[in-house]
Amino acid sequence: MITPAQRYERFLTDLKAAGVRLTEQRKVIVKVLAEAHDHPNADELYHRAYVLDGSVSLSTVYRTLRLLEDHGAIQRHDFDAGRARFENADTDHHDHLIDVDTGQVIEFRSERIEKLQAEIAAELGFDIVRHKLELYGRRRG
Amino acid sequence: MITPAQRYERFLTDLKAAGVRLTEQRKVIVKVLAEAHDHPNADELYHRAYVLDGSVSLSTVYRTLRLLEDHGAIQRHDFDAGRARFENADTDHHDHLIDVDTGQVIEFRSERIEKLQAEIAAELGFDIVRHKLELYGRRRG
DNA sequence: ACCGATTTGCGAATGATTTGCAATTGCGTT
DNA sequence: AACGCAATTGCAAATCATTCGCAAATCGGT
Ligand SMILES: [Mn+2]
Ligand SMILES: [Mn+2]
Ligand SMILES: [Zn+2]
Ligand SMILES: [Zn+2]
Repeated sequence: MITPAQRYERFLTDLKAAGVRLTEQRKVIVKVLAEAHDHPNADELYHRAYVLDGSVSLSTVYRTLRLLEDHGAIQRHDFDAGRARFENADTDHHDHLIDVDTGQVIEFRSERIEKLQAEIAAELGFDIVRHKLELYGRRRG
Repeated sequence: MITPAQRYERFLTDLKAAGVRLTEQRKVIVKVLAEAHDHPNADELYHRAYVLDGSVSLSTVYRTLRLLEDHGAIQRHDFDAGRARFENADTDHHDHLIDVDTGQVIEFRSERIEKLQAEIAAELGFDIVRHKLELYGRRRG
């Protein structure tokens, strides 16, 4: 079980190893990402970071998100078109179930589905590079 | 095997039945959608419609797309973030495999994957309202 | 502490989509 | 077939998320 603090340290270590300059703003944004348990968008990340350090701007949040994505440190999602959502990429691959009533995002992983996807692609003569599986559902009740 | 002409007629019939005013522009846009074999975006639809009738504007294309989507006549996809793509909704449900090198969109359907998704949602206490499955792959060779 | 390359905040630019408004048009009614 | 008015249109301006230009600030190796 990795803690947010450990995740934060790993973020910084990896970035430093990659020769990325560790500015105050980047450290704050990375900390916010390391502590996020949800799938925040750029604006939400900006607000959380701004509380910790008023010198963070929305532009830098966007630039840092792009940087981290390019380094494979975070992953970008487009659940609802219009606003991208982010999460750190150090966890195992998983897909998402979105509660259409509350917007809550639930993570899951199915080996069978992962395998089936590869089989389908193979039948069509393709190798999967990446995939997107999102279930939009309503709580039973 | 439904023909584009038949699809076009059905579009018009359904819209008329729903009390939608059949303007020249809407008829042209609907015709273009009925004849599309790919997954065009708003701008592509606009150009194809404009050739048939120079009185069609991009605004009306957008307004008509929204109208048709609200009526369940077409479906919107967000393969690449930024530009929505559309296809008529009278065909059976299917998912998409996108060739990352060419952008080509290949349709497929897997009963097993459809069923697995429902099972996973059920395990989590949900009923699926809709889902999005996109495979991004590279041709084997 | 120094210094140059990198990064930042700001505001302006972007690109897709939406919207306000005056002019046009579909279509039910004479 | 002409009438009348609410719905629809084209155009330009507005939106919204994201990117970009640039001068000022800062990181990090020396
Ligand atoms: Mn997740
Ligand atoms: Mn399709
Ligand atoms: Zn998956
Ligand atoms: Zn499906």
